[in-house]
Amino acid sequence: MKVSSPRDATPSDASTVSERILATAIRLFRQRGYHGTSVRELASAVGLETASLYYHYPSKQAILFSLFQRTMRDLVDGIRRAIGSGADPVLQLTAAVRFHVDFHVVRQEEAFVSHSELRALDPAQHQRIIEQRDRYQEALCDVLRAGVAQGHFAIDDVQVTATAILTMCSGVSDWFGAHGRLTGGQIADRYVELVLRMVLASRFGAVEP
Amino acid sequence: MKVSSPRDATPSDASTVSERILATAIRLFRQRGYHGTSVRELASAVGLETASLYYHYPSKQAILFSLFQRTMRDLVDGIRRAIGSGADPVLQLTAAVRFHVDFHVVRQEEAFVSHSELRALDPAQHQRIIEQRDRYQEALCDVLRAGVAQGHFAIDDVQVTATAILTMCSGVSDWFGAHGRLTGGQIADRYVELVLRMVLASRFGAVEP
DNA sequence: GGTAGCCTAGCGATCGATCGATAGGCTGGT
DNA sequence: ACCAGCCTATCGATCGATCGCTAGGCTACC
Repeated sequence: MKVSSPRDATPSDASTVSERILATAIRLFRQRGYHGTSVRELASAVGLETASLYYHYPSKQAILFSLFQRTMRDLVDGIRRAIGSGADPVLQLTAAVRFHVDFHVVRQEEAFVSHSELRALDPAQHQRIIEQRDRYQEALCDVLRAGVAQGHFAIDDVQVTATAILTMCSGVSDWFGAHGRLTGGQIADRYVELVLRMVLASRFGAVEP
Repeated sequence: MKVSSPRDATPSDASTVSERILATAIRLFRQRGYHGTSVRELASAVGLETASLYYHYPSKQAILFSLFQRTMRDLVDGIRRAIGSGADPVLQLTAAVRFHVDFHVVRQEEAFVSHSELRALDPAQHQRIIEQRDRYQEALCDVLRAGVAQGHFAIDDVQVTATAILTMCSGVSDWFGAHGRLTGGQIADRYVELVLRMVLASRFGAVEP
């Protein structure tokens, strides 16, 4: 037997070959895009021959979808946990924005790919990912609506505001690290501030995190 | 002699073949991406044979760059005109945001492509486009700084705020038309409101456009 | 001795790009 | 009035390279 506990179902420990393929695919798809990356490039970057990729994944498309699924699962799980941790809509929104920004900093490359390569997914798989994304956004809408109902937020259009917030925060994965001036935590602080200004009915009490 | 006035230098009137190629490229690049679109598909969609494309453009890459140049030129021109039309930073920011959102609604497809296919540009051309994009953002930063100096705006970090604003508004080209609930003008109104809330030192006087 | 994991070799299809040819139009010389 | 000469805009055919993918064999470990 090995060093640690068994852990039957999914290993998920660290660098299995499948995971190294996925991690490398994220890096290459980020740089060159899905259609701009060949399976030869991917295999070579992993340290395998082309044919060996097909032992681990049935197709190039399956690699892309696998990448999307993992990212979307962690996003949906994360925002639900963030929202669940808050006692009122203001704290829930704060936690949600902080999670969202943090995710797009820490897992920058896969977050970027999961946005930019949506159209490269097969229609059926595209549909499944869109549904998860909609659930994600709906979770944020719920918080905004609750905040409006309790008088904390003043929002003209919850849908548009939620879209605007998520778009703004997701954009962090486009540029973070380009200037390197701020840490992920500092970025998150500033974005929380901006979002609260957008929605709070009263400004007071919003400035300090 | 012909019907109308001469107009020597550039025709620029309407659908020359080059312009039809560009317009079709925008549509296809938007749908499938640059690397996901073959020159055969593009030529076929225009109504030409593959070889005929190469009479009008020296390469597939040149079509992409041509598309970027036109979009970025109109963006930079537009925001400068918008800012020039405002008497104070609040009006300047309002005009700039309205222009930016309107552009990403009216010229949705090329705005989308000009963001998503940046990495498909050759390094030298990529550099030129990035410089224009930086000038664009810098124009917005100037307005924000002026507004802070005159006491209209309260902004922690002008760079981050400018990036957040532009990212948020550019996102309109991702989703506008998907639900069809609102017109472009209504979207612009709501985004102006959100942006002003983000930056105004005092909320009063910001609600009405 | 079975099988997990990787390899070599190569498949048919498609890629971006180029070739020579051609139809039609305009211009200037005779 | 005619035509030589050139230009514009397109075509069918094809180039070498690369694409995603697979068949089948080798090796090392259970």
